[in-house]
Amino acid sequence: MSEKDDFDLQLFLPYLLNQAAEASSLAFTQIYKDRYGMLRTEWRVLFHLGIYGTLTAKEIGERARSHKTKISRAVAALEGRRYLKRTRLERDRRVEALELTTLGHSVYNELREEARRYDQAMSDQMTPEERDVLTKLLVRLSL
Amino acid sequence: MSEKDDFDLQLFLPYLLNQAAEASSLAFTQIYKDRYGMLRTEWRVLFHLGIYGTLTAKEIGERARSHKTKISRAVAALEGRRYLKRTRLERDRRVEALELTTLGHSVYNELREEARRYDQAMSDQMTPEERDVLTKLLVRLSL
DNA sequence: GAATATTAGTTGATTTTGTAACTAACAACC
DNA sequence: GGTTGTTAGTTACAAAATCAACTAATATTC
Repeated sequence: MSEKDDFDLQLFLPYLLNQAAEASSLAFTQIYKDRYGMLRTEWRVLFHLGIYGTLTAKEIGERARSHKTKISRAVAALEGRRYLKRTRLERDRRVEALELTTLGHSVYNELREEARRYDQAMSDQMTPEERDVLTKLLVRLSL
Repeated sequence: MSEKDDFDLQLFLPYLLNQAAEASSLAFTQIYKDRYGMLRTEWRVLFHLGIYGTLTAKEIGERARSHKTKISRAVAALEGRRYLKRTRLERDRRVEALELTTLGHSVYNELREEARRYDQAMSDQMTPEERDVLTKLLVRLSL
């Protein structure tokens, strides 16, 4: 390489964001994976239902920006573990209402506390102002 | 759900980072995928070699924090397209030096300019100060 | 210097994801 | 009220990522 190349890959935002996302998810992944044998989309579905109560697969997919096949499989897996139950809607029998079982709710509660601790530990690495800027920009970039 | 749940998934950093990373990579992915038929690890390897000149598969894996099988397959694919060439090292014949061909370099140059434009467009969505804070924090979180 | 351990890189089997085609239910149109 | 179009969700197949086992070369140890 005779020509000097001043492009800094480490600072290229899509790359940097991916690296940060991957690194920052690592330890949390271990928790839901090792402790509950869940996949990424599965804990996301679990959290959506834990937080919002009852949702349809489509609604979860829209909120989480995930494809319906991913959601479908995650729902099937969570149902198999008895973490959620489905109820077909009378007014439109294509749709099913999803909600957590008691078991699913207790798993969610545990994971949510882990998530709270985890997020707190990350926030402790920065000032409150920095955390605000970070959140604001990430939300903006997510749109 | 009788109990109110105040956990905000959208603000949970690992989740938010993933959403931002995914959204911000989307359009760039289209470029290297549709225009050059490359995969994520492939453009990363291409960029590493374009920037640093000559590297071994192991070195790329360390810098990009990717597993050696991913790198191995990406290198094979890039070699197949004549974007890079390998040279076994005399001093240690397990290792091979990787470097871009002329063709690989011209593809890299094009993609690098796309990346520059892309990053600029993202930076235009924030103030220079915000961009600095964002970069600093993402680098910190990547460790 | 022969036996054992490490290391760089590849290959194959399994798991997970992505894409596209499908079914079933509903809606709109004529 | 039958044809056409749309929507929610599933299934089947292809592409890709992960993990374990492997080969070949070098290092280490006795």
